[in-house]
Amino acid sequence: MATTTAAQRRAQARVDYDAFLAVCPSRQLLARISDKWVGLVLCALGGSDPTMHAAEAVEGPRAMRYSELARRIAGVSQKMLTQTLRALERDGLVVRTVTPTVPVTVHYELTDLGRSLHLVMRDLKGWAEANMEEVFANRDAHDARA
Amino acid sequence: MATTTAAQRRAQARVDYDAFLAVCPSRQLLARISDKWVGLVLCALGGSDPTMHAAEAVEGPRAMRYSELARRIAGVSQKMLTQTLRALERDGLVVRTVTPTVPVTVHYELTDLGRSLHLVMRDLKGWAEANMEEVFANRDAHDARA
DNA sequence: CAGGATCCCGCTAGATACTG
DNA sequence: CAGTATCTAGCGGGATCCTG
Repeated sequence: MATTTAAQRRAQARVDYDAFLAVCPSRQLLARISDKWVGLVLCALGGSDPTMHAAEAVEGPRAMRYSELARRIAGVSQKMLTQTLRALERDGLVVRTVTPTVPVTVHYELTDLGRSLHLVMRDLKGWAEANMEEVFANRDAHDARA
Repeated sequence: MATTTAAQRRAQARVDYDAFLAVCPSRQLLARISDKWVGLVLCALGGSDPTMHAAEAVEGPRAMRYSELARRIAGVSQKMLTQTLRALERDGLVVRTVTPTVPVTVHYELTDLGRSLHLVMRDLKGWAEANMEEVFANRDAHDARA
């Protein structure tokens, strides 16, 4: 095949790239944290509604059912929600509790580790809320000059 | 058309979804921060090498040239690097300085706003480094039971 | 040297339908 | 209720070529 060379070069490049990433495990953690939905799930289970960033410290971490989470986050597909929850469970950030009632009941809850991460995320969210206006002002100013 | 109904429902759903996202600007900030390369660029310009998370506090924020950044991050394509830098500049997180020498010289540097974000990111990175082992242990244990 | 333009692949997220 | 399975489109992101 004529494209073999190109394909192989690509594959090799890919391997090198992945290897580079693999040497620094913090990248993987960063990737996990940076996930689009992880932050939202964390906020939901942590008791801070991302859409209501005013009085969020009132309610502490709590267990939530699957459908509760789905409603709270509102915009996530059940596929992504399940996927995110599974990943978080795998990393020991949430616990999944199945209660074998007639229609099965499943609860999700933050672990201690998950709660500690939630605190850090809160700070990040705090920064975002505090500096939102400035960022948007900069953005508008920049776009206006374009 | 027979599919109009379905298509319209989709379009409407899409609008609702976007509207929901739009009402909470913190989501947009979160998205910006969650970007794959933003964190790395921030770390690079902030003086903390993501691959060397041990003694990072020694060097403070500094200006870097485009090619310097490209080498430091090593794995980013110039497209993504440029794209990321432009986005950060737009949001007022970095400043881009062009020095019209014979081969043009361009420096990138954190703004005050960028530095403040960098501090928060550092905490996040700190959490990741501190809890990496526990997360990976959980992950292995979970995979083992599978 | 810094970056714009273009092409194109792969993966991921979302929609839909089915199950225990 | 709480998922699983499958299909597909869209786009993130890389390679390549070109410019000032």
